[in-house]
Amino acid sequence: MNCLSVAPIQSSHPPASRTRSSAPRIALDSIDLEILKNLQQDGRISKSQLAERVNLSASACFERMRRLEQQKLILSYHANINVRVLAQYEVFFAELTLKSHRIYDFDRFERHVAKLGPVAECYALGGGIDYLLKVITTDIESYQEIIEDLLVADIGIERYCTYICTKMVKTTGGIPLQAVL
Amino acid sequence: MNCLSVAPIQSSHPPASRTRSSAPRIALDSIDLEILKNLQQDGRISKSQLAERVNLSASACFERMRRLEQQKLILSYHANINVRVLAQYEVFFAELTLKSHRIYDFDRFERHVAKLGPVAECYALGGGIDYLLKVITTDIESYQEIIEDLLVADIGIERYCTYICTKMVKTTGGIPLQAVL
DNA sequence: TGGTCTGCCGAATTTAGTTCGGCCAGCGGG
DNA sequence: CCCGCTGGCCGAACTAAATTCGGCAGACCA
Repeated sequence: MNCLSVAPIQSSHPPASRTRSSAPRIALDSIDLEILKNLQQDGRISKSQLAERVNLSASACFERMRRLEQQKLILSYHANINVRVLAQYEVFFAELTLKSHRIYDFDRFERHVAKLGPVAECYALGGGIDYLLKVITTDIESYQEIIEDLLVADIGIERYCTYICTKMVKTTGGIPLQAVL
Repeated sequence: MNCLSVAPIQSSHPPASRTRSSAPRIALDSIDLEILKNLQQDGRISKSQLAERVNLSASACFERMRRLEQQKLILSYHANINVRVLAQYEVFFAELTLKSHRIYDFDRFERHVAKLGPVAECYALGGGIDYLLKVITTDIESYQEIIEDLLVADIGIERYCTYICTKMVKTTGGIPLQAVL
């Protein structure tokens, strides 16, 4: 039973293109791409070092970097913190299905979960389930509380299914540039 | 059918504690925590600005930051790139089950998928399925190729199930500190 | 009390960030 | 063909940040 579920995307889902159409493709030269790749790898590299790596003067590199930030090609910078050393936490995945599929039902649900701190990620899916949530809490009890809060919040959840993460085999921050360019 | 699946973690799974025990908890004072939170939010803030925010002199802040990096509490820094503007891509989630659950089977599978560039994330799960993969490719065809490569690679996959992401409702980089401290 | 240790401050120095003027190549119009 | 415009680059000059260093103050212990 290999259910490659590409087809049955509920038509009432906010289409993916809505999110995407707001961002028309931009053409960059190879130096800009190199800058982006370097900053994705090392977000705190100095501008002068970066200039060396892409074979540019510091000032030229400075201008390009500022342009990339202004054009919102670089959205933000983040430190990757070793949280495991600081605190106990558990990662859960919850698959959810809604009772009905009007655009209002999706919006209500999405606005609700987006506000929840422990909900680290939320994806609308095609193929049998409506949403996948990644929830991070200190322990199972806190997770259960969040689920119960969701169920009593009257945001149209029909059913859910939880998987607990027992090992993070691979994690990368964001989209691997080399895989999509 | 609300299947909160906490219990049946296969005993042959690498126990989560194995990954965690190598990282004994470290106690930090409130200033260190403030530094970490600020750097998680803005990974490229200048050390002098950071010093202001946490009410420290630049040199004291400098020493703390260097210590946090040396202690591997700060693992890395990354720029968040607006990839949607650069390239077309699709996000897929694949749930996989292995044919048999010896430690060797898990290791072989994990080593294989960890090497694949389009596999952005991989989690071992408890509760009916063995692994959840997040795969990012340019289109459905590329995804299908990756799946087929996995199936012919003879790494013990019994079955899989794909969900395509139609909307990224919420994404955060990493673990939300305020949710687990 | 005296010694040691830790973490902080602030001055001094080194390095990086930023601005600016000028150069050069490419382009389009007279 | 020549002219002027433009965009992007370089490098010098300046400003700001990073880093080093000496010394001070409080905590701790003998």
